Amino acid sequence: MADVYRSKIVSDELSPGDRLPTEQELTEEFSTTRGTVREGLKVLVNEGLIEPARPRGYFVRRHELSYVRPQSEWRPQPVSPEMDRWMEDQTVLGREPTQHISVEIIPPPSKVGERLGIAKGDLVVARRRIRYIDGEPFNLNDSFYPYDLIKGSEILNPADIPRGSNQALADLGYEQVRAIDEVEARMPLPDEANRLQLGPGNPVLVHRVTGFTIDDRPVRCTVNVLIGSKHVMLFERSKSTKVEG
Amino acid sequence: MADVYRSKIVSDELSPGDRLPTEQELTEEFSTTRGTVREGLKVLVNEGLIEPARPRGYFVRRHELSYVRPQSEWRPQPVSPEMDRWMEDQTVLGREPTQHISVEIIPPPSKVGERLGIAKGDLVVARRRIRYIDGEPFNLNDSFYPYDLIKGSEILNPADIPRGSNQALADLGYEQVRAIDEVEARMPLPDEANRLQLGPGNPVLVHRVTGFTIDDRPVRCTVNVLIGSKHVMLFERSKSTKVEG
DNA sequence: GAGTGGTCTAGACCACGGG
DNA sequence: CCGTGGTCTAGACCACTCA
Repeated sequence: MADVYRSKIVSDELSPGDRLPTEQELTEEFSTTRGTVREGLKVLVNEGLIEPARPRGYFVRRHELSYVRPQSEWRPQPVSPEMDRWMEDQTVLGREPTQHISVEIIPPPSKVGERLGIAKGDLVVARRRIRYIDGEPFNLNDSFYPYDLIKGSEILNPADIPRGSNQALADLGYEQVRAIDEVEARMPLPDEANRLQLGPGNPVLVHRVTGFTIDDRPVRCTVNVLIGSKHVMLFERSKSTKVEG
Repeated sequence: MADVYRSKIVSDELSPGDRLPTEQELTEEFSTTRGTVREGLKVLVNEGLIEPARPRGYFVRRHELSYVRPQSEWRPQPVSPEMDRWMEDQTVLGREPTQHISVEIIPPPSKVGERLGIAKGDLVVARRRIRYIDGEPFNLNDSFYPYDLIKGSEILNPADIPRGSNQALADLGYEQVRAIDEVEARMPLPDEANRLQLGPGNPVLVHRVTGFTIDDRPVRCTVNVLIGSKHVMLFERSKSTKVEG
């Protein structure tokens, strides 16, 4: 069952947005029982090919990708003609972004603690953002700072910082001059799945940025969790690029 | 059931490599039927938290991440002390890499066709590589070239090109001086899942590179498909970096 | 061979949401 | 309201692999 419909989908015989037959109908089509059909459907759901929309049935998934450019902070990059062609109407442009910010003071998640070099028992400030596009969760953006660094500063305030939190950090004497980016793909953790309202078959793209001051002290670790089916990270490089001075 | 064991896993009460009780035992523990237990287990499998290893039972998954640096071609980057600390024994170093190469001449996959600007009906050369570490599939590396560009060249030969295929392309008069990188996370396509031997709950990190000559002609499109649970892409940037001249 | 998970049958009742 | 998928029961037999 799964095989038949999987190939219908990958061969474009079924297009994104198309409805599959009901479980009833599939049960008859393959002269089997509903349980078996449901197993097959679950496979396709977990492969990210279809999604159930009760009580309307199963639908072939759409993938609306938005291009995001991670390095925009330090690298204003011109949009080249080729990129334009690919991006088409897939950009975030013209859609309504909103966000929700909250701030906590917590022991750091293990990976964050390692990157910031936090001693056991020490705390970090977690500045958590959920970003929405047209009201739908789009990505998570959690920034972590050593607590003693930003004690009493505006970064603890769960409101937007117009000039950017990196600038705010710089104003405290911790300007970041270098960053390490890590990118990985995985299934969302339970907490992430909740915040992003993700069902099965929806991996996330995790982009972790650690920022360092001129004396190589890590002062910020940002964890971006991007819904895989909605983001493409984009960057450009050229042979003439000079790196590390 | 899924909830109970999920939190045991995320709270480290169960560690990577630990065995779960058998379906039998879980059925008794939750006084339910095997079908119900199996549904719960399947959820955890698809969340990437556990994996079945018949007939030994279900095990909490291990994630052995190797750091890969996509820009290494043009950006020899020093390994900084912080990175060393994170990488620990997770590097590919010391493990045995092998690869299998095959070459086809085909109509381009749609995304590749767009990026290379291939006209309808025209063909591309697909140079496909599967890379293994210690005998296990590690990633896919498929490079596509417009067929008329490299007709008769050594790139068509399904063997390793010691000086690199980019150099071979340069020798044909198509040196690449600029590239666009796209990174996304998704579930593997059926074909990719086969080649990489991926079960459910295993997303991939797709890294697509399009290379351009000095007159901005796209001459190569490489699609790297990395097993999510085995790779972290790593890059560095510094504020002084000059980009685009 | 023994024990594991993989697949299947044939029912039942519940939960949700659109018309 | 009614049709959809979501959950559950209580069985059965098969397939694989390790010791």
